[in-house]
Amino acid sequence: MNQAAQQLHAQLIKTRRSDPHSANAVLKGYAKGSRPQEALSFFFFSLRQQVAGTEPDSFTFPLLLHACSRLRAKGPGKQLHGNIVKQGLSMDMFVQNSLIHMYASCGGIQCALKVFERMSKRDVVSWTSIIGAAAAAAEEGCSAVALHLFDEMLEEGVAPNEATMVSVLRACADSGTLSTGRRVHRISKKLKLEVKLHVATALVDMYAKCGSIEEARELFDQMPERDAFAWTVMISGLASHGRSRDALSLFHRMRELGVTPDERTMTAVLSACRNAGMVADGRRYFEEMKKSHGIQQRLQHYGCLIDLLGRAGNLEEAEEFARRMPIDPDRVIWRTLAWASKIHGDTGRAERLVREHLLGLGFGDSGSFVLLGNIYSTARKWDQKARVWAAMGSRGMKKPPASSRIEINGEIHEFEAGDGRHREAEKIYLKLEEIEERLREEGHRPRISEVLLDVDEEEKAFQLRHHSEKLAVAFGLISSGPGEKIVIFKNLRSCEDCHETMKIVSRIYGREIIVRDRVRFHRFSRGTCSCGDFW
DNA sequence: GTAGGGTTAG
Repeated sequence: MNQAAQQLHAQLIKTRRSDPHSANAVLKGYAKGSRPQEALSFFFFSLRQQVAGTEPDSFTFPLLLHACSRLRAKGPGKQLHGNIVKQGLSMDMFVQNSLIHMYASCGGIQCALKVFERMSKRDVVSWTSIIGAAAAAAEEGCSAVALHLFDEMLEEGVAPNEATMVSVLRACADSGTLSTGRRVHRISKKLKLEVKLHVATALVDMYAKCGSIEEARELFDQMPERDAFAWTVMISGLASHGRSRDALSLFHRMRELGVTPDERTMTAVLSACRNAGMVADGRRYFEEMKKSHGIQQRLQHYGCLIDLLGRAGNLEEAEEFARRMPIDPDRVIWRTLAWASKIHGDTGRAERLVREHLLGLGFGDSGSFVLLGNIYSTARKWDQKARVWAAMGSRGMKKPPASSRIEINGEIHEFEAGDGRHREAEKIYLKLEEIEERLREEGHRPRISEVLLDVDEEEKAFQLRHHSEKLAVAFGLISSGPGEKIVIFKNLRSCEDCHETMKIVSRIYGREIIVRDRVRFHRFSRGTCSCGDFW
């Protein structure tokens, strides 16, 4: 693609003449090839100054915008938007659809929405582009916007296609909206899209991320064709649910069938080892990936292995490994290492790692300050903790509040610690009292060391009782039938007391409870958790 | 001759 474009480009420069067709052919080669930046420089430089006889038309701009999307180049993208308006091409649907995608790729979901809202006519690509834009946006609540847009699309009678399904399913997966996910599954079946590779893969991912790993597996087993992507999705799904043995045996099955794993497959495999504390296996897969599969270890693989070593308590080895690795460790690696040090009670190491690598030069995100504060709390160094929080405050930073969500009959209910805003708050707190009573009977003592405040023991116990996932599980118990599965989504990670509480609740109420935290799933059943208390 | 989609260590 590049070579043909380069040849044609050279020819245009030589003759100093072109026509829209040739110029667009060059652009297409560059924009879709391996060097999209060439497309932009061709437009902004060559076309204007070296080659006469061509003005960009409505075929030119989508190609250029495509290049901007791939480069995440918002500046040139905006400039092109200006040119489009100037040339009166802003009513062309191809151009508008490309603009939506350009803004989406460059992180401007609001700009993308503005373009979309101004369109007088929208086809399936317009809808898919804006749904995809919302689904991919990092801002809070964007998944819900994507799902809402999907409903509007159906109301307008536009038939979704494969790409639409994939984007909607991503929004379901990210937000954990299982009911909509199931609905999209039904629509896919009706439109015979369920068996298409991309859609089937997205469905598997959706079920896994919505807590229903069995349904994910069932669908995966029924797929008529599977590529490395599909295998990787299933392997990482199993890994995130703590089913490491299943994940690894699936990886071996994949190899037996002759499917070549890629670097992402290996990330999933290492993450399976990490989640189960399988140090020896993790080391072996890490070594083998280069030798047996020719896959170069990258940052995420090093990160996985270091996390695995650290969490298993091999702190010195993990830190040494981080210092000696051939790629510069990033903040994530130092943070996981500091967290592992805190878990294993090595306060000195934890504190040093945060100060050396996360808070140096006056930089630092709120997460690093919160981590340092937690390290001091665990070590009961209240003065130091207060200083950290003050430093945070003076920089205008705040700890993001912990929240838990639960879906009941298609409606999402969200709770924060001590929340009294829910319409059934009274019943929820009554249920919570009942749970506490039964926990006491079971001999459970609140793990007050988890409350990281310098307050008396009674106040700590009070704080613990009202953590958001406890409110969510109480609500789940009163608003679902006996024996029904309870699925809770947390924005952060659980504390140990909540983890213990879930175990006991699963046993005494005879419920399966699934908690998705920031990074993985915990499945509580009959008093135990699938993570084996390793998290 | 132009536009949209599936995984990713915390």
